[in-house]
Parts: sequence; C-alpha cells; structure tokens
Amino acid sequence: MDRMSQRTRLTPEQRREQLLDLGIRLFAHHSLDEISIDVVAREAGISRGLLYHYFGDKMAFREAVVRRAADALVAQTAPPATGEPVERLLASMTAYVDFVDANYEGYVSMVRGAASDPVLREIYDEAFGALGLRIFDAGADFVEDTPAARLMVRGWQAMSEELVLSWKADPAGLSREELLGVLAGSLPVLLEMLPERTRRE
Amino acid sequence: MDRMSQRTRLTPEQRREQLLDLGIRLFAHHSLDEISIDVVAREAGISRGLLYHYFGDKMAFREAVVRRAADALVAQTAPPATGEPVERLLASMTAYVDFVDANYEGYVSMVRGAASDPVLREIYDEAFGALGLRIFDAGADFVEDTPAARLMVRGWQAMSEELVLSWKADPAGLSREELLGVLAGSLPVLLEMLPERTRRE
DNA sequence: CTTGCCTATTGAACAGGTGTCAATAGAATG
DNA sequence: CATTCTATTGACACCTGTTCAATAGGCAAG
Repeated sequence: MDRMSQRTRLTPEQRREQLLDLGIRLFAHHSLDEISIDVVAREAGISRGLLYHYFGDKMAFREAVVRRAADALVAQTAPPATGEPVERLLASMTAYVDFVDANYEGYVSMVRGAASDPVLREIYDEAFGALGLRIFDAGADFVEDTPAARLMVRGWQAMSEELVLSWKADPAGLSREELLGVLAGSLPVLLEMLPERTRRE
Repeated sequence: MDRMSQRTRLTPEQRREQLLDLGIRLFAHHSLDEISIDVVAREAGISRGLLYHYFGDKMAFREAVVRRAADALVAQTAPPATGEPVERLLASMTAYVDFVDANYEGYVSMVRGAASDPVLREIYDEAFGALGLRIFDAGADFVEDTPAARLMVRGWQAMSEELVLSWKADPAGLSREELLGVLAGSLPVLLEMLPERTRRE
C-alpha cells in the first residue's frame, strides 16, 4: 500500500537537527515518558536503529531535547544589562512569567518531568542554577554569595515556580502585576530571614 | 539447592498487608521506578502473578504504596492540638523534616515523580492540600482563608520542600534548628507580602 | 554513463520487564 | 479421608529498549 519505505539520506547535521526539532515539538505537548523511541522514530519516518546511531540511548536523546528547552528558557529570561538590581529582577521575572505563558505544556512537563532521571534533573538544576546565579552577579548589593544564600534562592525559585503555575491555573484574585510584585519582593525578605552569620563570607 | 519453592497460603488480607508493607519498606530507599513487579515478587517470595491478582497492574500497586506513604506523611506531621499557632507550625515542620529524613529516596521520587502518572499526582496534591489546610483551621489568628492566602501557602510549601531536600543534600552551613526557624518564620512574612485587599474575605 | 566506495540507514534478533490465564495445590469443611 | 474453594503458580504472549551485521543512497572517479 504505502511505499513510504524509501530511505532518505541526510547529512548527520541535518538528521540530528531534524530529530531534535521533532523532540522539542513533541516535548511541548507530551510528558517525557510519552517520548518513546518508537514514537519518535515513527514520527520522523526513520528506523529505531537510527536514533541509537545518533544518540546513544533513549535517555541521551531525552537529555538532548531537555537541554535545548532549558537553554531556551535561560536565554529568554535574561535580565537587561543595566538598571537597578531590583528592577532587573522584576524584568527577569516578567520574562519568566511570559515564558511560562507561551510554553505552558512544555514547561510544565519539563518541571514536573525532570523526575525519573538524575541526568535530566541535573540539566534542570543547571538551568535554574544559571537563573539563580544572575541574582548574585548582577549589581548584587542586596546579597552576598554564600552557600546559605544560594540555598535560599533555590527555595525562592521553587516558590516562584509553584506560584506562577498555580496562578496560571487560578489567579486567586491577584493581578499579574501584583503577582510579579510578590515574586520580586519576596526574595530580599526571605534572604533576610537567614541567620546573620550565614549571610557573610 | 534452595527448596524455598513451597507455597505459603495466606488470607487475602494478610497477603495484601504483607505486600503493601514490603512496598513501603522498598519505597523508603528506592525510587518508584526501581519498585518493579519482579523486585517486589522476588523480595516477597511470591510469583509475579500474585501481585497482579491483588493489584491490577504495576501502577495500581505503586499508587497503593504511595497513598500509604502520603497518609503516613499527613498523619506524622499532624500538629499538636494545643499551643501557640507558630509553635504548632514549628512542631509540624519538625515532623516534616524527620519524615523526609527517614524516607528520603522514596519521598524524593514521590515529589519529583508524581509527574508521569496523573493518579500519583493527585495523591500528592491531595496530601499537600491537607497539609496546607491545617494552617487555616488551626488557631489561624495570623491568616484568613482567602484564595490569595491559599495560593501563597502553596508557594510556601513548594519552597519548604525544596529547602528541605536541598538542605539534606548539602546543609550549606545551616543547622537543623536554623533551617526549621527559616521555614516556620517565612510563612507569616510571605503572607504579609500579599496586597492588603486580598487578605480579607 | 557506470563503477566503486563511503557511510547513513535499516531490519532482524536479543534482553528484560509487563501483563494474562489455565492449571495447581494449600487448607478448611463435612 | 474426600471434597471443595480459592490462593497461588508458571508458562507464554507482548511491548520497549538496545545491538549489530547487512543494505542501499549518493558522490566522485574513471
């Protein structure tokens, strides 16, 4: 019936690109577990073996896809180069909310999906670490870079993530600006909760 | 060699109980993915078929185990019936940290792994909803139960979870008591960040 | 045009785990 | 004891991840 069985031979770069693009597209609306070798291969019109040729195994492929998504997040939420620290923070948070808005399904599946594999978790951590680090290397007059401060920033990020996602699902009477105000305003407050000793280096 | 192949016939209640207990024990130190039918059956000294007889499939078994763990979490972190709100909160948070301590791997995989299966996600949400609700129906003189307040509590829970897990991995110079202080102290502070209007009903 | 080579690509076969079901064997009952 | 009930088993079919020798697309040389 269908004689789609013809091979199409691409350069390694093209093929790799095609597969990654497909992965990103699938990732936007499917959880990671749903991105099986079979699905990707069928969708791309290639054999399973080829996926193994380009990416060692299933996890490696997922990792490559997630890494792309994470890079996009980091890039799009880059704060402006100039301005007051608090304003830059607010700008970055705004971009973050926008990003979540634009890529909701994909973002959720990345956040909630960095679960099973430690390597995926690490990619996620790396991306969020980069997001968090900006707070320190910015003007950074309201934080010193200590282990405790980094821990607190992580906690604040987790809170922000949860607030944005929950707020998307149900705004709970908060306007977008009010939400952003809470997000940006809570970081300094939280950092002040740390014992004095742990905020100096 | 080993003639352990003798059947032992238990009542359905006993068997079910044994398997769930085993599941909980495995859950404490293994991620959900590591709790395969094979492992459980071998560990319990029964055939795989029996597991399917009692719990329809793998997911149903995992759900039963996670539900038990979630119930245990809610039970073990119940705040004392008397005392100042802040003290009761602190006691509850202490119990929470202890629980995470005792069931680290399983807890992590429950938190991070509620992603794939919607049913697991719902169990998780249910448990954390119950945890959060206690803050309102307690003495609750520092919060009124509004949509915005509930949102904020969710955010605070996410932060607490992240802080405890990250702190376990690397204490970052914070003592256990200091961590608990930050956790319990941050909730009122965060709630005060909400616009006045959204904190009344 | 065609021959040959390089390598992108395939398909078959294997491994390991999930799920099904008729057959088997404890153990209680008469 | 014999019988009956059902908890329990083991073999088997199936689905996915993974490996690898065999295949064929397309470019360059003759």
